[in-house]
Amino acid sequence: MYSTTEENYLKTIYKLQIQLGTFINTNAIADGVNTKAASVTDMMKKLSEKKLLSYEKYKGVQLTEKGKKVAIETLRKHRLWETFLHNQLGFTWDAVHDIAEQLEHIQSNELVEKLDAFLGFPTHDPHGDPIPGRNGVIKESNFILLSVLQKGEKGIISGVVNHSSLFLQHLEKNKLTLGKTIAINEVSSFDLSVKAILDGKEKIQLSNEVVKNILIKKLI
Amino acid sequence: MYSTTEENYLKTIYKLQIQLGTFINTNAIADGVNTKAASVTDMMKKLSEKKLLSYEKYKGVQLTEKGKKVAIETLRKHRLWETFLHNQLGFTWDAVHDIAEQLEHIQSNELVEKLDAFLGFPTHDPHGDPIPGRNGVIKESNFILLSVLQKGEKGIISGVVNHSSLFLQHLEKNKLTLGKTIAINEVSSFDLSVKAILDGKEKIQLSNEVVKNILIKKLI
DNA sequence: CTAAATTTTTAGACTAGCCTAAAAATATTT
DNA sequence: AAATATTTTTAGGCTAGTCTAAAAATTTAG
Repeated sequence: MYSTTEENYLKTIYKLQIQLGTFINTNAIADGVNTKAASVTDMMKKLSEKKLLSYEKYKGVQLTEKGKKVAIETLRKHRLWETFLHNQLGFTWDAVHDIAEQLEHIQSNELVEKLDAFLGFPTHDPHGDPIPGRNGVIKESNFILLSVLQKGEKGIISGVVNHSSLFLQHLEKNKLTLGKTIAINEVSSFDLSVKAILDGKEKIQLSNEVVKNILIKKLI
Repeated sequence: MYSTTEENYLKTIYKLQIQLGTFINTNAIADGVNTKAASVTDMMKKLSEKKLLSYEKYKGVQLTEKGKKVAIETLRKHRLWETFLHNQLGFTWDAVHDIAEQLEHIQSNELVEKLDAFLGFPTHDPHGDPIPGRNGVIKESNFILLSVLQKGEKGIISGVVNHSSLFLQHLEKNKLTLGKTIAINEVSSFDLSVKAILDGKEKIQLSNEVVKNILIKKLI
């Protein structure tokens, strides 16, 4: 139906729209799809003609319902494939993204639905990001930043803010993986670093840079 | 490394080389990749420059070792994905081909190896075709045509000659799937149709058109 | 509120892959 | 062996997607 390139533009614009609000400017898109502003302008005209977004010269773009639907479907496929790669094939947290980036463009509705069922209808991918349902609904999670936890509180690692390989590899190396429990022992008032207990046993120390990029489900 | 299009050309030429022998002519390739002869000539020049095949004007082409390697790798990926789609996701025999045609071009060696392990290192795909090993070796199977079986002999369904959806759907509908046992009761000397017993219980009747397109492993 | 800086768009050109129509080479008939 | 038919190649052109450089619009600064 839509080319790999078109899907990538739509997905990128969708993500920017969530991050930044309404109108998305050319440079931000160029950055997101790794191309030049001139190429973006060309593509905006094309996608606009296809009614996937509304585009006004020099004003920026906004996805139409139709465009949003395609974007969310692509995001759904991406996150289902990430889940497959991590949960079934045993890829590490940081390795799944690049491969899912390719797999998300495979065309077959039947494949998506069968994959979803095979994985047990997961609600979140290996980075804790919510997986849109077949209907396109995204159940936003109530995860909070680990950095807002106070001394004595605890939570379950449920996602990340920073998705870079570097950060994900750091977490993996320190066994800070999805589902682990973290209990805060002490927050340094000097550098905001945190002393904590991982899974009830191991003493760990986390920099503020780390704790402000981990999402947790708070335990009461 | 190589584009989807290049991989498709190489895979097609490889298959033709097995079927027809050495030099493959332009029209046969055009037919295989669903394009026109003029486009094939263009691509042959390109692949020849990349040392993936040797091409002599008006004489036809032949894969180099390098080209053969790429072709076999693509075939390996195709058949592994077909196995995944059938065995894990429950796609029917005839539905797997088109999707595998897309999946075979996903680039990631790690993915291929992990998929192979996940599937338990299968030796044959859902159509009974052998899956090339990581080393590129294809273990040719000793399957024989069901049509050569005599009255009183039996075998296990292990593959097909005709890969068309129409034929595969016909088999599926008649429960003639991989692994089933067929015992020959009688071969008509009029139309070469066959009366047989399926899996030791069900009486079936098969036309010659069907039996000469089914591969079996003969039981003694 | 004008001048400078930035962003965006236009213009023109490139590559991969494909096409049609015509020309050239090869194969087949008579 | 000449005539005809078939196959293959060349020539020129198309689309999707990209790029650079220059022009136009918008935003920011003084």
